[in-house]
Amino acid sequence: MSKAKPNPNLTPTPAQADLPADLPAHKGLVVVIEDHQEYLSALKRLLELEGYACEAHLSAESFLQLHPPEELAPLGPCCLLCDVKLPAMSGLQLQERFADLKEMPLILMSGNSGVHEVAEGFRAGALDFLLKPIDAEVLLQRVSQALELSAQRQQERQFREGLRERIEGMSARERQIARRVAEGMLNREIAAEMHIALRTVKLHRHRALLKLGAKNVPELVRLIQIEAL
Amino acid sequence: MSKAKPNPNLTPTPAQADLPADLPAHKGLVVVIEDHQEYLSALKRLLELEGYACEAHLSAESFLQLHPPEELAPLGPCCLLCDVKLPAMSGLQLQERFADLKEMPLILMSGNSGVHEVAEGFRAGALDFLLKPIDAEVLLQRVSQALELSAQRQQERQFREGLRERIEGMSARERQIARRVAEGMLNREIAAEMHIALRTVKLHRHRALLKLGAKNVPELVRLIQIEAL
DNA sequence: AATGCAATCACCCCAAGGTGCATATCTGAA
DNA sequence: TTCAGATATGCACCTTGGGGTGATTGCATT
Repeated sequence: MSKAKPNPNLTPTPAQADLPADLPAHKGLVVVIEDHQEYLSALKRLLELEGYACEAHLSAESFLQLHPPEELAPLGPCCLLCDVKLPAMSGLQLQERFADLKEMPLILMSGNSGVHEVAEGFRAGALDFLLKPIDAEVLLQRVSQALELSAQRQQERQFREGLRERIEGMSARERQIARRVAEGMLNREIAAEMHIALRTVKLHRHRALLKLGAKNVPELVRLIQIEAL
Repeated sequence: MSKAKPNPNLTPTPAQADLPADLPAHKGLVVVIEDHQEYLSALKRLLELEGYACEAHLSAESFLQLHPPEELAPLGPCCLLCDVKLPAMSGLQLQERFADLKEMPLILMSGNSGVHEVAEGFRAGALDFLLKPIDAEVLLQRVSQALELSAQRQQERQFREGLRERIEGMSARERQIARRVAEGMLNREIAAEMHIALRTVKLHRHRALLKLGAKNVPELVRLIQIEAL
């Protein structure tokens, strides 16, 4: 499913010697959407000079086409750098599409936005709203920050996904008992509440620990805690 | 230290019959800072009509004078509603003073701000930036949201303070052993690592549970977890 | 029908946790 | 000095957790 070559024509990828060449990006991927061809190119050059992978688009549609629904393979930290004023679909609209996709922070740009647009951008959850002319230092600082956020959220999600998998690998009984154990109930109490023999509780408890990969009860407590959000 | 009458002259307080009159505010306190007397009064009326307590100031200095350093007694949810353009000290500068005071969210207002100011306001951590003319519905919605945030953060902090107190009420040994227990170590292992008899570990462990108010190990794990941020 | 898995339970054993009782040292506060 | 609290330890007893062996039942897939 996932592309072996993530950026076939847009990103030459510096191809540093000490890292495998097919890694998506060394310092992260920046998706830039900007309808001015020249400015777009300039941004791309700047970002690539800094060691970022950069995917350039002239429109939001072009971007959505490459990353269709929300099946963005989480291949390393990435962020959106996007002009607010775009043909057909604005940056704000784009943000709505990815509202749930917190792993791809949005940085908005604009040269002639009104105060309302700026406020709207922030309310919509943009990490920042850069006003043209944009200072290169500031831009890079924000991008770096956005990628850091992205990496952090991806890591978080991946952990949760792994945890979720482990939990779904448990049987219903095991889940019930694991929850009660994490709540501090004694085996005896659990057995009474569930009308089950003590030995059975112990068995499920044991398997729950195994399947969750928890070496002891405190670890199980932490996992269940995290799972419960 | 804390004032028995929180709003002596500024807030008449609706004095509803079903609640003690000396409560700070039923729905929360909104501190408004606005240099236009008329607008300030209008805001105050609006907010009080909605059941909020309202403290009105014509300048940031006036506000800081009433709430000197950061000794804001956390008497219920409160937020700042503040014009960006103020004599002497702007809303943004004010925000810097209270950057650590997350329990008092800031809503900025302005009628003639530029895009840069709006962006700066958001970057500074303002919850929102309302542009005049301000719609009453929108304002009340934001205030409600801000107070909810404030209440949540205060509750969180109070819990942490209580927890901190309990932890500081423990002896050094008790803390060390509680931490190790929460990490999943066995009494025997703890005893070995600390060059202590097993019996001693059990004692400290017991007292730790007592002083933390934890009924069982999972509860202790959660408390230690929270304490560790 | 056969196989596999989840769930259930009994009996037994050992390890670990929880407590009461008794004792002892050390340090800082009254 | 005396007293309180922290720290430390030993002994004994009971509870609880962990795990092995073996067996049964029900459901679903093969």
